[in-house]
Amino acid sequence: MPRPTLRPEAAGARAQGLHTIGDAAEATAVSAKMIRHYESIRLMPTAGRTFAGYRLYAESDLHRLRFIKRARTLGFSIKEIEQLLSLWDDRRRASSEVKQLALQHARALEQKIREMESMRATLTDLARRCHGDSHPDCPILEDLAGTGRKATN
Amino acid sequence: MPRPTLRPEAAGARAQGLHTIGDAAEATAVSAKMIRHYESIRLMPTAGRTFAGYRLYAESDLHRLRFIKRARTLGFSIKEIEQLLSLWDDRRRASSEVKQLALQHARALEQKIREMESMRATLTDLARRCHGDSHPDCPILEDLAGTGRKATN
DNA sequence: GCTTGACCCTCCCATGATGGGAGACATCAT
DNA sequence: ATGATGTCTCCCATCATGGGAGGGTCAAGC
Repeated sequence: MPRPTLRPEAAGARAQGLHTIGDAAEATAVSAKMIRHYESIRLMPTAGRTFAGYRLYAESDLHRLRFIKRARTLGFSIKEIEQLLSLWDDRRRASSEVKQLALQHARALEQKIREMESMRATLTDLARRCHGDSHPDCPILEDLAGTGRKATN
Repeated sequence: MPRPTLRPEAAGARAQGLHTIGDAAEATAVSAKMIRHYESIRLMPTAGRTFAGYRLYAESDLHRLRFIKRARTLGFSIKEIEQLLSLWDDRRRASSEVKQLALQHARALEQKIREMESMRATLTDLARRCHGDSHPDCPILEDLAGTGRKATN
């Protein structure tokens, strides 16, 4: 259910322990821009408003924002966070689904790490073999152009 | 200088050793879509055309596309590739600039790898401590919600 | 010749997460 | 009352890539 419009001014709202979007942003390290965005994609519930149309946030909203922030920091996508939040909202659910999501994401990270590690190894190998002086010969360009010995990756 | 329109039909063009965009895509593993895109952002020169407007590619164009492809595979951004290509086009230039670019990119990769490795470690640690059965308790959700012991990351 | 299927063309839209900025209104402190 | 913030909505940009619509072109088979 959409929440009712609350007290007319921000001052009154704050007296009720509610926060404006700026306060919420500071308290959760999620930018006001992103808070609005999360509401627009329904990751956050429709925020209550003052008479003037300012969004208002309660502590539970801040919790949710911190949850999202932490999950983003761990690299979860918005879609994955939607799932995590729904599991969080319904604590009766088994933890196996959460574990599944976490391990799946960890495996995805591992995969990306391996790819990037391979790139890094190739690059440092090529750079090591590149004089880096005024010589025009450069194994790096030769590799990119397909005309030189391949890097050891 | 923009290249002149060449022979009227694709058949004639092929007889001159030229390739249509589909051929070029297959030969370089760069999609036709991306080849057009690279032309639009001037990473590739304006392609010659048949009378009917079909783009035509010579071997040197395929070389350039393969160079781009390889550099993308190594994770270079388009802007970095622009620089690499200009260094490649002007072989008289010192190789130190190329080496600089490569090492700089390798460092950026290292940084990202470290970040992702940290995420992965946190996740596997949390998952290890999560029963993953029908219990509702879940260290993963507790971490995200900020209500549990922190993961060892 | 005519049809058919495989090309190719341009133009627009979408992704995912985030930021920037304009123009207008609200609130707050002086 | 006035000026400095704060907030509102709406639009645009990023980066690399793909999808698709609507329409023209080419080659092969009949």
